[in-house]
Amino acid sequence: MRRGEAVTLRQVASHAGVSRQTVSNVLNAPERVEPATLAKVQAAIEALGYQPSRTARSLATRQAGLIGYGLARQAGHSLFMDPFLHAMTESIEQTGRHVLLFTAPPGHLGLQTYADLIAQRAVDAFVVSDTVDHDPRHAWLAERGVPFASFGRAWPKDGDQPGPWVDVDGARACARLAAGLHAEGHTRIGFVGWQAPTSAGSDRQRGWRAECERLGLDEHECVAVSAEVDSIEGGARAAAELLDSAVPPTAIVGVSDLLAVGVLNEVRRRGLRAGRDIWVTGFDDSVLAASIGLTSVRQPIAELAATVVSLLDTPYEDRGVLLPGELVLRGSAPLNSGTR
Amino acid sequence: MRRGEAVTLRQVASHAGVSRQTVSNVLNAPERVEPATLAKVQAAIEALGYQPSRTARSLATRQAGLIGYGLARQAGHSLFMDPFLHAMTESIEQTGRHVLLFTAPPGHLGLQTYADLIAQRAVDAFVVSDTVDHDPRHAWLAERGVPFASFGRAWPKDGDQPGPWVDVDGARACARLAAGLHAEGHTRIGFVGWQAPTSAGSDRQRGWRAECERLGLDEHECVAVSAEVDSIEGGARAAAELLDSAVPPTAIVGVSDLLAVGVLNEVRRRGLRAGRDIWVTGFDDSVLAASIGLTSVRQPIAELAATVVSLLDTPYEDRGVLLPGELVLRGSAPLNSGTR
DNA sequence: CTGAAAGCGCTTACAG
DNA sequence: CTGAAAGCGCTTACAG
Repeated sequence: MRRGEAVTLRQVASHAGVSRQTVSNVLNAPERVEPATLAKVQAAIEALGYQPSRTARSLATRQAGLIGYGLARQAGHSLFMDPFLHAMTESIEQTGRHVLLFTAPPGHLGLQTYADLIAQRAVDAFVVSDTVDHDPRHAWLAERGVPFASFGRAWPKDGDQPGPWVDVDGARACARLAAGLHAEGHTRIGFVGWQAPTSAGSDRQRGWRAECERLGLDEHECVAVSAEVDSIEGGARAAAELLDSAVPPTAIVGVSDLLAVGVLNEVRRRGLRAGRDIWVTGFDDSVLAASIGLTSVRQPIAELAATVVSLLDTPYEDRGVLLPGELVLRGSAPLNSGTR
Repeated sequence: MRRGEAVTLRQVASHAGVSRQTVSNVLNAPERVEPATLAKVQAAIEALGYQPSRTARSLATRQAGLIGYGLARQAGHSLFMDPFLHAMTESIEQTGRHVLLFTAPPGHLGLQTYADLIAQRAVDAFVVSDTVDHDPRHAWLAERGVPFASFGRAWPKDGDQPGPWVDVDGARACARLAAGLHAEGHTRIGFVGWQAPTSAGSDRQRGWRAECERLGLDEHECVAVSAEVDSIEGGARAAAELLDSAVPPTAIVGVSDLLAVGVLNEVRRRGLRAGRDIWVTGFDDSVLAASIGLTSVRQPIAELAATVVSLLDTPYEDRGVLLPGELVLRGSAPLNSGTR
């Protein structure tokens, strides 16, 4: 099996003393070949270590056996996206296909690359993620009849989400956080968000905002600040801004664990105690949250990945799956475990 | 360009009024086609939005146009591996190819998957990373004549590193850290490592150890502890073990930023000041290090990625490139900037 | 410089 | 149930 010595179907056929079609049949329709022939051919396949050529098969079946996935430019999500990518790759492998990776040029969502990949018939479908508000990719793909499934919604302006998607209900999770904090007596609940217009970020912020309104909290006492940089330091500066205001919050909901760790640092730097003086929550339940005692929201990564992949093979229709996030309570915000 | 309506070379040929070979020539050997014909065909290509089918081309050229990359199971590296994957994907794209992702089953390095991918001729080569001590993949691939390049060395028992590789000189970086700490008066320099036998981890530890010996430091005062878990919490526990010993270190070199952040936490928890009472260093210069003031070692990610990709196209020989890590000094260990 | 031929390694109806 | 034929969409020598 040295390079260039690949075994072909033809060799298997002559080794087994049958025609090439018969070999192809034992591979693709074994039920229609006689047991004796089947065994004979399988023995030959085994003996030669034969595996069909992916490209030859692809050319004949018009299936690339590859799912395109675009890596987002931003480094911010990586704490979460990395495990997701791993889980998604596994799910796709289970369907006998593989992931083809590509990147988007800076500042773009990479529509041109999607177009090229389709024109070259290099992939059968796409998994799109790292969606932004009014993300144009979904409509673009849907219009062209290109199969895809999205992790994350595009929140298109006209209200219709094109194509199948799966998402975590970030709005609901943040609303639960706000409600839980309120139940513990907090009425001044701040929010530290991302500056970038990610759909996950605005979804989460929307949920926090809606719940504060529902609870009748003063909107001047429940303000949101965006971190200019998606880093611990950025979170710290945003927290400082919040804490320096005339009516500083007693609880801060962070849009991500990274930012929340920054909030935690700033809280400590001021001699305040997290979970006592100021309650802090994050999002993603990353390794950061677990190891620093940060209350966070766990996204069901494996289920998310499995769902997005299964959606790929779903008859093409607009279909969405909204999965709940799970509150993981820790010392930074020791909510009542009965929090709805 | 709806699905199924892909433009073929044949259509371009008839549109331009030439034969199919001529179209193929303008694509692959434009210099041997007359300017007028060239322009005519290019106009047709443009008009139809034609791009050659990847699979058809692959079948004819025996080049998949895909580089295989196996995602490591461990979540620990993700802070660093994610940016690397991004950079590598970009470098590969610049050569007109793409990355095919796969995963290794738990507890395995995925040799079977490498074998399958080769047998199916699904990839042209592999980039292997997340190497472990005595990693068997390099020799396995080299024996079969499969092109590959490795980010990280395998440290085979017989001393010969099979195949081309690029690596960061973690040993040297940690030796410089130890030397720099010693120059500042530290004689008790501890080390917090990974439990997993990653080649990067042992390389770094080896460098720290060698330098301590070279400096004539007491080996009972320079001890290494492995964190059972690759998390902040794991780093904190390892630090506690070190600090509770009879001769606690005054400086701790962490094998990664994540672990070092744990060390930092434990130091603070004990009322000690990092960079004053206890000096702490990390590795990777991740977003964590930058935002928490941790002295760390920056790996030249883009160069690493570009090099590993260029090695793929190098004539097959045993060739290694060792890149230096860059010390990034911050408050947790304010070394003299002249540190060699 | 351009075109007819063969071939890459499979699969898919379609006859026997 | 098995085999001959055509075809997937390109590229690569090779004649004209």
